[in-house]
Amino acid sequence: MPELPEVETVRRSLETQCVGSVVLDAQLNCPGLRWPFQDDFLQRLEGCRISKLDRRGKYLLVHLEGGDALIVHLGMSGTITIFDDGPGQLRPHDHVVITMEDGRLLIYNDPRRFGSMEIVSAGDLESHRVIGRLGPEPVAADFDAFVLATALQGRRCSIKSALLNQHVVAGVGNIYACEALHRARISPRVLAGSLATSSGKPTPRCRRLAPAIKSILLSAIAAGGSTLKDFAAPDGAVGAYPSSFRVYGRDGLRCRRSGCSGVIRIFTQQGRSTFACPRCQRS
DNA sequence: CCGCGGGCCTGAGAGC
DNA sequence: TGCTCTCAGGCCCGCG
Repeated sequence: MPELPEVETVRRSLETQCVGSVVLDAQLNCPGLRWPFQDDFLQRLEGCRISKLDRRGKYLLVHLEGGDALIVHLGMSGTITIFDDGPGQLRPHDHVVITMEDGRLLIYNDPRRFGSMEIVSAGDLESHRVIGRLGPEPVAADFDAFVLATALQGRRCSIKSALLNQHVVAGVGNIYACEALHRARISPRVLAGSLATSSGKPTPRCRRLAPAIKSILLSAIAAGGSTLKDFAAPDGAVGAYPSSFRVYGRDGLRCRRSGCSGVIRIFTQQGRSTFACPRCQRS
């Protein structure tokens, strides 16, 4: 579910509501998410004050005073919700329940359990087996056609697959890959390496794609992300970005590019649905 | 190293 | 109504 804009929406909400708060205790209601919880997970969490909220790609980084960081991934169906008062009745799949010193509850719910939580030393984040290998951050100020070209160089998969590869660009998922390729007028099927460089410079397509990725993601963040079914910010707000979709979920509908009379088509690439306009995304 | 296909889970919706 | 089937925003793993 959550791609970069949704995780950033969660990060901003938690930053406002939780920085400075202290974890009183935590409760685990299943053996693990994608992997079993660490043996010392609760001990390292309880009693810690939350000092900072960062994000890297689709990973939320919750910094704790004392030097640890909690790495959270929401998988396909994970949500974090803050409840102001009382325990009440837990819902199905409320796998991690954190009680703050002020009485608020921070609950991680994840029906499919594709998410993950891990506590590491903050100093080890850069060398972390996953975090340390992520590609460039597409909403960073220095992300441009040169950075993208370097990441795509030599890739022999389709550009759609390359964008979904977190080692190439961090944070792009199926929705925003489709949307960015449409905005840049690039066919999802073209060879990724073919739009890297030409005589040492980023190709014209690469020079369209890099800003397209960035502006799509920034617009989606500004809209609070995309709620398809179950995504919501910790305060319950849903994401408004789906009303801006130009291709995702629009199979059989008219292309929304002005002047284009194409019809959006759906097809499968590496087991994932791709939506594209065959008329304005021809090469 | 790279790319691909299967698997991991539950729930919603379509079709019968 | 209820059953079965397919599909979903992601990523890890083993294989070639």
